[in-house]
Amino acid sequence: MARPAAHLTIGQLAERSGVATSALRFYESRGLIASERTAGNQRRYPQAALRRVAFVRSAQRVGLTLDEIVAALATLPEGRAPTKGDWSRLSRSWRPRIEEQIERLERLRDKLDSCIGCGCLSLRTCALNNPGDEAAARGPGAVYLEPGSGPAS
Amino acid sequence: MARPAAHLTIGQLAERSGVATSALRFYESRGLIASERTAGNQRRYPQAALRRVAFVRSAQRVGLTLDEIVAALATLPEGRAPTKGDWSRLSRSWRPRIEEQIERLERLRDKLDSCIGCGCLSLRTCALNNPGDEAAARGPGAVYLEPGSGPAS
DNA sequence: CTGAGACCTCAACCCCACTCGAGCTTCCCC
DNA sequence: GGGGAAGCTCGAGTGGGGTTGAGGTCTCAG
Repeated sequence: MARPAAHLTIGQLAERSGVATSALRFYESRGLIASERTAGNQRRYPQAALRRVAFVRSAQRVGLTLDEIVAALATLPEGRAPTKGDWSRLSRSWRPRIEEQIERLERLRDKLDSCIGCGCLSLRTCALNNPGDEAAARGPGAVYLEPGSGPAS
Repeated sequence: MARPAAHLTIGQLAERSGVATSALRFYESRGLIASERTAGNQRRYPQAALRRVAFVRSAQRVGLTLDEIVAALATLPEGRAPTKGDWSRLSRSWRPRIEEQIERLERLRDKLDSCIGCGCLSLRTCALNNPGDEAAARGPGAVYLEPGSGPAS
């Protein structure tokens, strides 16, 4: 608690969070994270930024857009540093969303058998094409689940 | 069988497939669907196009990019009209992919409890941030999972 | 035969989440 | 105090998947 929030440079934050500096600047421009500046105009981040960045990445994995994440972060208490409980509350709210995604995929998987197998594929009444939930599915658009490119091995 | 492939206008195809005419032209430019032209240069689609469009949309829901879908379609027999079996074969190949996505989401869901709850969120060793499966998660990039928010009923 | 509505092309634009590069400044270790 | 790495801003570019609009043509019911 006495620890006076050691400040990280953007490079350090990038290394520790695994997020490129360009992305961090981008996040800052979008209001996802904040920094202070040195006399020479360089960014300095508090340790807490690390957690914030981690939250952002996790939220993206759930499929939230940056705008949605900004909105979620806006519900954090202003004055004090967020507690584990705060973070936990936010991320718990993702659960239904994740489960919904899972259910959707399960339905899709099951329909692949029943629909494509049965030949109804071309009918607009087919649940596969015409997901039913589509109308309700307003939303952010792309869900980036592992943007890809991890050949890594 | 005698039915001589009634030709659909692009508007009819759009209406019956639920895909905008602009998207259909776009698909055609990408080689996903094909059309014949009238003397006046308007597109006319065979009934089979309906099934093809349906396939494309379904494939997108699974997370394939248009390029991947083109590649998949290229494995269809050239001379004859694809049979149910052909479509079925293609779509069956999506199953592992769908199941992988489901597993990923399940892991994410479970980690939300264990990781965010435990406060390790900010550590790069945390499985939530540092997905671990990232390498395995090669893929198309964006996975369009019903953009979200489906109260539906 | 006429005219409204559907269709044509092509280029430009949209969104999302970043990345890259140029040109310049600051930091900090030796 | 010198120099090289790291940081700065700003604008442009990327890729995926389309949409929009201008300007013109075709189709087909009446």
